[in-house]
Amino acid sequence: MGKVTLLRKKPLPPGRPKAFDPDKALDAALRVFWEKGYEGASLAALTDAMGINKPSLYATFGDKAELFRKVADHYIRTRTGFIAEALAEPSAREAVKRLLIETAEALTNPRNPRGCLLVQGALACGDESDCIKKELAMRRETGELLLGERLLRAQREGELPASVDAKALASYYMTLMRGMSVESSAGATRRELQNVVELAMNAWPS
Amino acid sequence: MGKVTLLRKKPLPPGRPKAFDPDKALDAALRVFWEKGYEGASLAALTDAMGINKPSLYATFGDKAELFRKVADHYIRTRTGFIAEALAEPSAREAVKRLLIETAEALTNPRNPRGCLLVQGALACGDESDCIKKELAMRRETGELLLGERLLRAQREGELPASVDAKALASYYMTLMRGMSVESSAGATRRELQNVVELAMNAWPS
DNA sequence: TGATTTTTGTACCAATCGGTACGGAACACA
DNA sequence: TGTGTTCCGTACCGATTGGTACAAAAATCA
Repeated sequence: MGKVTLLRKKPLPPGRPKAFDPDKALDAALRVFWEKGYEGASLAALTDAMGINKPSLYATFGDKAELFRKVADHYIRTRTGFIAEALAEPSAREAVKRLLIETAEALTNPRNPRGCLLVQGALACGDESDCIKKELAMRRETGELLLGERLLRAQREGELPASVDAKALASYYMTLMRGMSVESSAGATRRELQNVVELAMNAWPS
Repeated sequence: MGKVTLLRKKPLPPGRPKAFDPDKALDAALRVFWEKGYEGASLAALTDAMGINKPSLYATFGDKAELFRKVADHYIRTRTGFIAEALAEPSAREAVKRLLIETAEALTNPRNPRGCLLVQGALACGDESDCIKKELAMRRETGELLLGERLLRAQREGELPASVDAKALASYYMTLMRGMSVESSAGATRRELQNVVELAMNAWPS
């Protein structure tokens, strides 16, 4: 009879165990980058919020740029789920309206920093942060592609006239969402953003 | 007969004359802040672009924050004149359309950095730059007030129905302009911004 | 218990940050 | 030719930046 190796969920590697939860630390780092942007977030502020010291940070997450990338992944994974949910609405018009409304809610969620990490994380920065800036632009574009696909589908299904430019319509709503992010970062209230959403929906092709 | 003192345009103060043109230097500083934002612009990059050294900078413009304020004034004075011009159109609808179109042009002017200084100058930053962030938000708001006044006038003149919320409409278009600024900063073409403008005008109250 | 492996805290690194002291250079005026 | 005044260039300041070396600590395994 061979020895039976129990499958343990966590094989518990040898060596001293971590004294912190990497996921909690990542979320703490997210808040700092969210509030201060990539350049404005110093390692001191990060380690302070994460409750760890620099060697632990580097061993677990890599350097500042790698940490930011992991934070951006974490942000998309945990804070932007409402986008795909909204786009799953049966009607494209309702999908877009719900997308905008929930964006207004997310941008003014009192439990989170103001604005959108993907917009204000690195909009203008020094040369050495240029790669982060480009990365955020690419990540923002995937959202626009998602919306564009949804509108093309609406066109195939006949909800949207074939005469409208679906890509341009997606670009329009995404541009508005980024403007809402700027407003929110400057302190706009949920009510103000909701008013903007209502007016923006008037541009929906009839 | 008393001695006649000639009124000279420039009294030529005593002491060694400046070896640079403060206005040219201010414009060079503007480009740096415009591209890199307030925090991303180091004094080294600024003095390098301005062609002067730090003591001259401090003697002429004050510290970094004061320099940025003077740069913001310079920006508004020399780069945002089209706003008041557009709003002077006799028809409010034409005024807004022209405002958006010329914004798209200004944001993609190849002779200037991308985006809007008032948006990307300090959208998210470290604590010590928070006052700059608030200042930019206030400066942006004056533009919104200008547009709001123009729309209220249109309401008084009967061009805009009394039922619409003029402030909210101004907020909507300003939000869109800020979104356009973000897009432009990420490399959007003039054509793409023009498409957005066209769709945005569909939201004009009928 | 001892050997191995990994994490932790401290203390440090060179580079850069924003900002300034100071001596000499360049002008107007006498 | 002074003399007063302003500006320029260098060289420097303390603080902070992102990033690391190193040894003690804490766990597993034998």
